[in-house]
Amino acid sequence: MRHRRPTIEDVAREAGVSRATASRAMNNLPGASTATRARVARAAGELGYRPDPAARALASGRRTAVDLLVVNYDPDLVAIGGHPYFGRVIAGMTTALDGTDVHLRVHVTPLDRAAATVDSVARETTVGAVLVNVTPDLAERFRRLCPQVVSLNTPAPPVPLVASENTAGAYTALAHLHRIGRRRIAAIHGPAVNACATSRRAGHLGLVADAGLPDLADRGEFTREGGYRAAARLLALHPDLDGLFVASDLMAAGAVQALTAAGRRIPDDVAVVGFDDSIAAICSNPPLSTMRLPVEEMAATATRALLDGDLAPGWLSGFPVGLVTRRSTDPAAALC
Amino acid sequence: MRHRRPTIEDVAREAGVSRATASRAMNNLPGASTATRARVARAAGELGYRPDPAARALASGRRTAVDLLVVNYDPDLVAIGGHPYFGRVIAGMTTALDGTDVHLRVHVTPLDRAAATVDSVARETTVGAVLVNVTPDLAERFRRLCPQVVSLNTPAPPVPLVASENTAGAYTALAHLHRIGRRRIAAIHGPAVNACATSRRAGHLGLVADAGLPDLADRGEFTREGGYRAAARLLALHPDLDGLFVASDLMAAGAVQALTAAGRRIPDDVAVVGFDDSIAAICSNPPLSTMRLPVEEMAATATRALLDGDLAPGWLSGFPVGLVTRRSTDPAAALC
DNA sequence: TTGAAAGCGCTACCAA
DNA sequence: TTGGTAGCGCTTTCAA
Repeated sequence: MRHRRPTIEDVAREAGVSRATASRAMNNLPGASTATRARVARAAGELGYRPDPAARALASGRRTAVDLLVVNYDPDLVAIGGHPYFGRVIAGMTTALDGTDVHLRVHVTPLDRAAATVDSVARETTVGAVLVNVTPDLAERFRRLCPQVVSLNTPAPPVPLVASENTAGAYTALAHLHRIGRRRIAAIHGPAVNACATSRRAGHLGLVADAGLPDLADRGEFTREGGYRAAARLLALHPDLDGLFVASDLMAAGAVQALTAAGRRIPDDVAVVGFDDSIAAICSNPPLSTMRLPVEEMAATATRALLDGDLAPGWLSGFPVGLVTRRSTDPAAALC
Repeated sequence: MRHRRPTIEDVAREAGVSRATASRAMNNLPGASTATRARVARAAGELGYRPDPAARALASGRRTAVDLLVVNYDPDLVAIGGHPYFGRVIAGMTTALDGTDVHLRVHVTPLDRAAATVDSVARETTVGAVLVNVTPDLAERFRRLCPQVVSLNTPAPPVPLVASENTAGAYTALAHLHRIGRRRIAAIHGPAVNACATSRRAGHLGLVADAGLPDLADRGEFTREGGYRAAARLLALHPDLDGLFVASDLMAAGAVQALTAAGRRIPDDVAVVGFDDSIAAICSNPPLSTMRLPVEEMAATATRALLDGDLAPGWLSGFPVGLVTRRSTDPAAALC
């Protein structure tokens, strides 16, 4: 027969103490003699006692979960699995949660069921939630149900936001290409509907204006294929291209493949700068110079804000992005 | 002043019904008139009522969380963020959880605190846990505390296991190189302590024996740098190398960089096969032929086993890995 | 240092 | 279709 899972009552009985004492002993709170603690610990061990988290949370009033909600736009792409940000967001969040007894819950939802997921997560969250890839309207919907929420890199005023300085970052990337002497610089941007893409595009236009360069640009989804195709098109239109800014490393990896396939040497013929400093940047060949997006730090900041509970509508935290130089713009850069 | 968070009691009062009726109405259980449901819903909306998950779990007895526990070996590497498996594991688990009301909790721990984390997760888990990168002794420790547990790709008998057929996969990869005419084939393996690495090494030795090839091999950590350095060493020792099997895509991307830096054309001079079919494979230049590891399916299977509760000591589920051919072995492969 | 007992907020049973 | 109420397993006063 299957035994009922042991409760603290069982432990207390086995140890010959009261429930209260057993609780104190196991949570090493003051008010239990050393001998008692030992007896309780032994009893718990023998019975294989595991406290019920729900009962504990209910009785203590401690809230113990931060939620991460990610909208997965392209199920075919297994976007989450392939998404270079995703793991970094979790790494940052777990860092911030380290040492607390707060857990991280992860929710992934396809776009067509995002509204329902927003509702259920907002209802069930305790400490609060971090939103990734959630559209502004849904983010606001979440905030109305539960104000303890932060959007990561997707502005959705007045939803609290942690964002990288994409416009400045793109400007820096292009200025780098300009500084190393490139004058026929093109850009590959992300989808027009994406806020990050739009900001990076603005940075590009900024340098185009300041340096008096032609505005050579194409677009792609934030995928390798998108980058490959856009690079191929740009090359066909502007064969004398000598610099390329690509608004994501994944696209940049594709662009590098297209450039190589077209016989261009990198960086000698065309210098390339990506964006994100994701795993795609170091797996590319040559490795990509890129703008480092401090995803872990951003996610940690968002999480800490939730833990501190100091989020108000309009709350904002911006992060600078810095240039990382590798072989795709610097022939002298070390490969290892 | 701050109001106390509204409880179901408040909703019931506001709607002029009993707590029981309010509960039935909001959980759309039978036994509440349409009119009552509407009144309750309105009251809940007005008060901004969000049910307390802990109280609900305690009262209903429903257990609602699956845990994912990952040991992060190299904090400097931000291994989780850069770990190509990690996102895919989560993608697979969320797929399996889709449609249930079970949540996914994620725990990441450095190796030096892994034991403590194992204890706390095992104590708090409800449905069960999936273990990634957890050493056999710790996995077994977990199982003794909580038998509802599956190890992913790390054998730790008698802990239930979901694993890929690494030995067969490596053999297939090497057979592919042999079939396309390569005879000076070398291998780059992972760390000797890693079970996957050991199995893949066995596959390599299998083909070496069957095809009568020399056993050319080196090792590296499962990192880009490890692959780069190992390839450079192999090239120095065996300049006539014409095929290379690399036990992970991340290492393979590094190896490709080293080969290119040494002036070798891929695949013309050296054909390369990686392992995993991770994002590293498609970001490499040229893109890598590789053994597809069905991480999502494996994670989903592990999760379903937990949900079904049919795990017994020694439980095992094996997954075949299949060859994916790309430009690093096939000059005719499409790039886009 | 200990025990008794009052809840935590909710669900689910039973009776009306 | 409703309301009353007994718990779920634990923490945390308050007294002893």
